[in-house]
Amino acid sequence: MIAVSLLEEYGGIIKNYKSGDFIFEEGNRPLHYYQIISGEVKMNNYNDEGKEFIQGIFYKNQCFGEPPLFIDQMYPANAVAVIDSEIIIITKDKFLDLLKNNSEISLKIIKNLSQRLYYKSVMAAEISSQDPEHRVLRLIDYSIEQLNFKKEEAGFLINFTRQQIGDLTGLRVETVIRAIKSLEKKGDLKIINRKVYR
Amino acid sequence: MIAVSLLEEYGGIIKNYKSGDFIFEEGNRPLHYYQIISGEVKMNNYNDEGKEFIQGIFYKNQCFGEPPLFIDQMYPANAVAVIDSEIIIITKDKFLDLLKNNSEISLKIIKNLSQRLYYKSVMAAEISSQDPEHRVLRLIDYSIEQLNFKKEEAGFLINFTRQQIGDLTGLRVETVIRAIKSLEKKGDLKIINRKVYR
DNA sequence: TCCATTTTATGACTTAAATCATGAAAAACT
DNA sequence: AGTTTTTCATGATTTAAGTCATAAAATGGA
Repeated sequence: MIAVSLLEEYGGIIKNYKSGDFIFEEGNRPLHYYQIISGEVKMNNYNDEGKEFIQGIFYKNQCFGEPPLFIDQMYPANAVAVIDSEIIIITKDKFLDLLKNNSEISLKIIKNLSQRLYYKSVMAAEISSQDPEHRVLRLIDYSIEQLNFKKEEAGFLINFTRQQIGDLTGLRVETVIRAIKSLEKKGDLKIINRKVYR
Repeated sequence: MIAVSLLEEYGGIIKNYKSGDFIFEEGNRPLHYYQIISGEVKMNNYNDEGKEFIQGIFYKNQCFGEPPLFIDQMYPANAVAVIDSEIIIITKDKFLDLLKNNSEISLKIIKNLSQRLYYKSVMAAEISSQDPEHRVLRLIDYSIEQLNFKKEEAGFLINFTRQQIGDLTGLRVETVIRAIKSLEKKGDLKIINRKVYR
């Protein structure tokens, strides 16, 4: 998103997180801008019964957690490192200064937020009113479009576990497993030693 | 959002829509910026079985449908007038010019998108993994916070039909009716001749 | 290399919400 | 005012996804 050199000019510091570390937690007050240098971060919630819902998964060069920063609300979800990750962090004040002094960044932020809102809109409609197979397939197609899934001979390798797909679509693992099997039978995707291709 | 006078400087024209009229449809290419002068607009999808999902409801002074405009994607949902409405419209090009020449507007847009993303995040987690009563109550509380629901002696009047609540939460009308009844029994809200107060 | 954990898998069963049916009350047209 | 449509309401039934149990394969640490 924003050039690391520019972030460093505004006091950016790089922090290391181990797999599973929380970067911030639901209910915290937003005080920083976060951008991934390397690694992978998920934003998630846990409901009353402890079931996880993954809001999104973020990769290299992506930022996360800005919306609450702009509207002065508490974080609606946790941010957790999925693998060991390096994250560059600047304070809210410096970030707003940076925006003010670099008007072309605003458009970048707008586009980024728009992209995420688009994803949420598509998935909201899916989650609320489509059958499991439809939901899984939509998530897969959207992820191919937006994430850096590798194209191999068999198709795009879907780099999610069944559990992650469940947590992203609000389905249980078993249901995801059954949906994927059924989608394979219909020829909508391939399973080659447990990995899913589309 | 944006001053009407400023929109008019950039060629804004006011269009009238009757209740039920489509302003744009899912799959259309985004070519304009829309802002409500008066009336009420919903954005919705229909799934394969014809069930409606309401992405959001927008009121006076609010804009809608910008995300796809910024990222050059087709509209992911329809926009429909819920009651007779006046909408001011400017072309995409003029809108981008306006943004370029009025940098303070960018921050407004960012805040607006952030607010909507925040709503989507909260509701996504709710819809995917909470029981109906929880979902209904969350929608109601969020709507009180964000929309202009009137405070009366009995509490805030929830200005939604049961059907609308269902379409916003992905539940069926009957389920919403039962959830609301149950919530009333628990004392979480009041029903006074069919109207819901919180 | 070995052991613990995670991931994928499948069958049996349970359950909560959807569906279906029906009707009264209220709202919106004509 | 009268008629149509929408909204709210409730009971009975169905069903799809969740839950539970169990296990093999793969992965990841120690």
